[in-house]
Amino acid sequence: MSNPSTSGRRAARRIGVDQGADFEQRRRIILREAARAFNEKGVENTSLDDIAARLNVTKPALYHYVSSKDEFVSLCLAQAMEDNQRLLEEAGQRGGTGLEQLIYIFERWVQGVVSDFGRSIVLVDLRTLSDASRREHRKAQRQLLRSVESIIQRGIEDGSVRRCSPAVMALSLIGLFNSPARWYREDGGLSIEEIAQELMALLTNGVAASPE
Amino acid sequence: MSNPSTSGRRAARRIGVDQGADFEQRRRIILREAARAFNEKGVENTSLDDIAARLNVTKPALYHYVSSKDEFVSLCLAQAMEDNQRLLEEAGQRGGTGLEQLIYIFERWVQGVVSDFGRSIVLVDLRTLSDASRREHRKAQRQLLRSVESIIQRGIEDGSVRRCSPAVMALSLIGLFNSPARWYREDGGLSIEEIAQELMALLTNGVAASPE
DNA sequence: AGTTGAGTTTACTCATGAGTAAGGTAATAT
DNA sequence: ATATTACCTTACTCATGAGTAAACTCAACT
Repeated sequence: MSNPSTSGRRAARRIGVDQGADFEQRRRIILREAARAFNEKGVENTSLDDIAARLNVTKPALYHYVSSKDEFVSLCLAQAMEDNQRLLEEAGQRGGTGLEQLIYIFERWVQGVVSDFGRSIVLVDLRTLSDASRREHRKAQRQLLRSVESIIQRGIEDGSVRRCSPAVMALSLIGLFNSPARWYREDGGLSIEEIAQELMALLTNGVAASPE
Repeated sequence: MSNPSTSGRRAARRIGVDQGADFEQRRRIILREAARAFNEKGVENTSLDDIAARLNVTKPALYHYVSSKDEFVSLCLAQAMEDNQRLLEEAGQRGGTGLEQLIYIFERWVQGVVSDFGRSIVLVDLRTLSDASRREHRKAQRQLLRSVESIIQRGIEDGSVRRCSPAVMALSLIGLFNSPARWYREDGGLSIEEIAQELMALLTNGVAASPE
């Protein structure tokens, strides 16, 4: 009967207080919830009031952690871009043929792209960003694209990848491996592993049956 | 000096009046311009005032042709979905192996997806639609998906397509062939034909160099 | 010349949502 | 116990954009 959350006195509503999280951890909790909201309803259809409600606080509380809606969005994107850049670096350090590196990258890409932050790269409309944030994000995106292109180029040179336009192929592969972000559901009938496997097969061999 | 558009009297500003277009044609002009605006800036960042300004009229004029912003969006999407459905029907009637039908469809898909209405299917966020419109569009989308799945299934059965999950592969191929809508630019260095060719090669054979 | 009506304009209403001001609350340090 | 401070709330401001009301224009028919 003296449970603080059910007593007459209003319960304290502090973000992450039950987890004993410090400022940075609480900020992280907030960003992750924002990313989820953006992914579900789109940035423009998600008000800061919505995000606050999901965290069981009110809007002004959020401004202790993030200075604007634009920052919410760009922090989510930045988080995911960092993960992808790290992945690209790892692949570069491992060595192997171009094709092996592509396989290494895109196997993991599928995992990332269905995570909260990863999804936001695909689902968040960049046109909702401020000019400054958009420029910054596009720059990071272009870097990533160049890395994939150069891996394809290396693959062509070492004979593991067939002749193609690295520019078109890089864009296409990213489009292909981003697509699960749009349709994968945890409660659906398909596992991520299964999806990844199908995509990897498409990447290497296409859909045509191999000639006998 | 007596040019009506430069005289002191305000020039008549009627949509498509110079083309002598009738009501349906004018409606079409308006929808196409709306689609372009949506594709450039996103639905939520495009006000009806923006669309009106592009057509050199004022917002209320638009309401003679379309009853709400939601209708603007769903008419654009419906137009593109009809085109795609027609394409799928054509493919079905042509016969041939499953793989041949996939090739027929996706070669043309690339063309469609970089057109004004085609792009909108990819670039317009469905979450901005009203519940009713979204339901309707999702239904059409699901039908399309089922058609692609069944063609893949047929391809597996006739031996032209290798074993795979038709459900995953259909979603993936649509994601792959939709991707040019996001990055193709008329003024860029890449022609649509070149892009289509690369994508078709990826579709059939993947990126791995064929074994000697 | 006058009437009609489709098509358009100006001038609004109204809802929503980002961001702020100022005051309240509770954990920690003193 | 009291003071401090970080955190949070209530109660706003203000801009934007969808949609409407009512008046205006002009081509076509009479």
